[in-house]
Amino acid sequence: MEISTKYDPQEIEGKWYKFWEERQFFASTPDERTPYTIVIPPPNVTGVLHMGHMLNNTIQDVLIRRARMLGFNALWVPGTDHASIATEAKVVAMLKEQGIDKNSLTREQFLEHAWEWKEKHGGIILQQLRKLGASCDWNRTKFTMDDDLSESVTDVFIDLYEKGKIYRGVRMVNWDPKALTAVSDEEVVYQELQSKLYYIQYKIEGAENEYVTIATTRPETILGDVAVCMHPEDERFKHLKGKRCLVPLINRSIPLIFDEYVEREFGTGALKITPAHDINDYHIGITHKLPSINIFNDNGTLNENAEILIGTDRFEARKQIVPLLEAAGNLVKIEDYTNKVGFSERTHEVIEPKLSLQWFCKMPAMAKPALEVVMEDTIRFLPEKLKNTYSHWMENVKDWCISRQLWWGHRIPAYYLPNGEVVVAKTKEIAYEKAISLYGAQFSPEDLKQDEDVMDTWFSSWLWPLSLFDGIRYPDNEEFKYYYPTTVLVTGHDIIFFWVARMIMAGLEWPHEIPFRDVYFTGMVRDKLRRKMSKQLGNSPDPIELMEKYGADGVRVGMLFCSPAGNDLMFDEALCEQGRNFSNKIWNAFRLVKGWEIAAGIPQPEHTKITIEWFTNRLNEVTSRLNGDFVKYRLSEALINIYKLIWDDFCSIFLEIVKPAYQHPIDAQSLTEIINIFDQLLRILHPFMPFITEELWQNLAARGEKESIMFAQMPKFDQTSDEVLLTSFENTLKIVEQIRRIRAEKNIAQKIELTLQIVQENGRISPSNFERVSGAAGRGSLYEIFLPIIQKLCNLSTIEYVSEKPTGAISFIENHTEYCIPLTDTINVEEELKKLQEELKYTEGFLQSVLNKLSNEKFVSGAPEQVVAGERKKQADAETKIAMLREQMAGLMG
RNA sequence: GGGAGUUUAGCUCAGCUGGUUCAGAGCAUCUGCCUUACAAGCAGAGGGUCGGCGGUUCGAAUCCGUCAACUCCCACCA
Repeated sequence: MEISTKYDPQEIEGKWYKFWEERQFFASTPDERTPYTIVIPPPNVTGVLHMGHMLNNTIQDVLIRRARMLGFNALWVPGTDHASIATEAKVVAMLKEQGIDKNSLTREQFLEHAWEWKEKHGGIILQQLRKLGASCDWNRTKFTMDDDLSESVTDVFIDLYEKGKIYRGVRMVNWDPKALTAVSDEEVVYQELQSKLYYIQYKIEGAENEYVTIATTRPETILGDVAVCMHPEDERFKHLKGKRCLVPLINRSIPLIFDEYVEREFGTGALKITPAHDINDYHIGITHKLPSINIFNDNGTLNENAEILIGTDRFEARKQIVPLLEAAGNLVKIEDYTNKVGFSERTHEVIEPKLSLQWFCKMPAMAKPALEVVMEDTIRFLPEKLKNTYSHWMENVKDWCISRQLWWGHRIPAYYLPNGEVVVAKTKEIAYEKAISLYGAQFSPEDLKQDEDVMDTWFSSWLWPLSLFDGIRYPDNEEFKYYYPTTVLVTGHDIIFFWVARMIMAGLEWPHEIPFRDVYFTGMVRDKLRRKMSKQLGNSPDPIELMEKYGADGVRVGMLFCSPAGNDLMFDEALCEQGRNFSNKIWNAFRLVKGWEIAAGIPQPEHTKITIEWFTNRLNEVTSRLNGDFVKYRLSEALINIYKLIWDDFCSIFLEIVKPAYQHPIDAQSLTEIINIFDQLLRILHPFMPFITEELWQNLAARGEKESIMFAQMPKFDQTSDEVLLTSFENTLKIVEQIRRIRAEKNIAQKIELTLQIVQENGRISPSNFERVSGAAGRGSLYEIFLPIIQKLCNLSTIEYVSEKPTGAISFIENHTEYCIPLTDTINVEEELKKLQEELKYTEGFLQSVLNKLSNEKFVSGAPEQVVAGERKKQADAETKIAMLREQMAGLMG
């Protein structure tokens, strides 16, 4: 043989991917078959592949490849997301490196740079997906800012505006002072921080030495205070009703107010009110008709309203104001305190609550039907527990802030008129016409100013399954009607609100149809120590390097070995190694089979025939179980089952039995059948390990130029398995194990041939477990067929029947039959007796527990007949075994 | 503060409608093997009161209650 004993994936993987892609094997067009559609969760256009993508896309590829082989018209649509904030931040950083300040550019100039960047770096991730083996229809690659998709976004905005579901208003929003934009509630992540609680006293106006003390974590915001608030029933403060106090350092007079919102137990029981910089204060401010003083600029520095420390950054101001307060005699004390602070998901900047004019999308009405389809399982969530999370969010959903103060994204199609009115329209021309019809021809087109803001990235992502097939602009188009609703969405559970919930709403809002039937949520990829994979920790392996080291097949297997649906997975590189080893195992099985020479005229041995029959049944059994695993998306289980079938059943048992003796030929029929089985195994494995299976499948038989395992039919599993054959075979293997155990215990080398003796007395031969219900081989003869298998697997010279157990032999009982191995060395009688004694003790104990059960009247009358019968059989078996053990012991003592 | 989930072998996890797949798998560990496809391998072995306690039942890893530990999501008491 010239084929290497090691499988080298590098060249082979590249070769086959090229083969598939060049021949357009991933492409799909509507036809008469049932579609199976997946749309990729579009990665950020400037992103690079990380472990999360690996997991996610491996799963999608497994599903889509399997569907293709099951005869569906399988389509997996790839694409990328423009990722407004992330990309804009990257472009700004890139420009900064070149010495260009974003503020020195016009919007158009900036966008030119951004597009240039996108063209250069965008799509790297799509190339990386190819390395993984992703069978996406690349002809259909979409980008959320493609013209057609952008138009869909605009259309949807206008539609919602006209339906009154989008409005513009001043609200308290989450402001990112670094990105200089508002972000949605979902884009804020809270983190616990060790901070300080500052106790500060405010002088009561018109009183000598009388103060009210408040506690705050943000002393710099006192400059924006408009009131101090206490609980109306708090005895400590009742005397202060109607009075006013002075804001420290700037001595602004503010009222003392009373509201039940205040927790009396917390801090001092007095709360400072800063409506411009705290959401709760904002609401109290509205209730009590208080003014709002905004002391921050957009970038987080203090403005003139603060009166002091103008131009200082908010965190610097916090440091500086403490000594000032102390000097002024307002600082009472400082305590350590743990609180949660909101950070921007993208820039990791501390979020500043800020009042601002933004566009919002009304959510509660849209959420209602979207909740129903999930709760009623019209859309199936896996794992199901996420339905709870989903319903909780949907029932408490708030309006969605959709405007972003950025340039990279879909610009809001709103135009402002000089008279302060706004028109929403697709183009400036249409907007102008609308303006004229509404307000008369009092302006020129130039007077219309388009809104400077763009939309939240998710406002385009939520249309992804619709806009990909152009279902927004042309809902009657053939493709949309064929592929939508998609079959399954595979995504991380972290974007259930950002994306999944909103896609469901969008589907129900426009085509009035769910966007997908199943949602498979993956967990987060963590390291062995359960830590999230992150750049900072440096605990995330580079997927490309992994694939170079273990092969894409190996890494795919490694990912899936540890991915229980919906649970986080602890990634361990050792699993990729296991995957690689598996590749090698299959490779070597192939080398073995490929090396056999056929000799004409030799008949197929009986034991080979029965072994092939057995394996065919095993294959059938496993294939049928696989189907169940896939229905439940238990990919990890499915893979492990295939792994065991190939490694244990096929390699360790099947091939070992059927392989001809060294340098001996094989009969033609057996080889054909073995190759056929190999072929079937490659098929069920292909979705998981596409490359090696294609390589071997192509080499297993002559294939045409256009043939690929990608389109080979999955083995069918409709026929029922021959249970008797399966158990008979299992019983045979138990005898094999016993002999091997004796060999290991006695340290007998594998090359030394042994003799097996079967004690034939009282009709104990050909036990009932070897019976067959049907088939040519009848009672007894089947048992005979199995003997050569035992002989081969155990390296036995002969198998013979004896009427009674000879002395000087090790024996064991299997299925009511006693087997002996005569040994040349004298056996240690004491040791054997001890072992038998232990087994006897165990069996007697077991028998006792069975008898206890059977003597329980309630059990016998209460339990189903089958269970009772089972117990009776256990009793009989145990009794027989005890009798035999006693005989053995008597023989030994002899 | 509200909610959800998890707890089974050293590790990661299966275990579906209570009972012959009931105590499992893979990895790791230990022992012996360079046996003729594969040492990235082969053969064999050890290892668990199924988190604690209580209940239902003839029978509980499985159902119920309770306690404990851990994880996640939502809310944000300054």
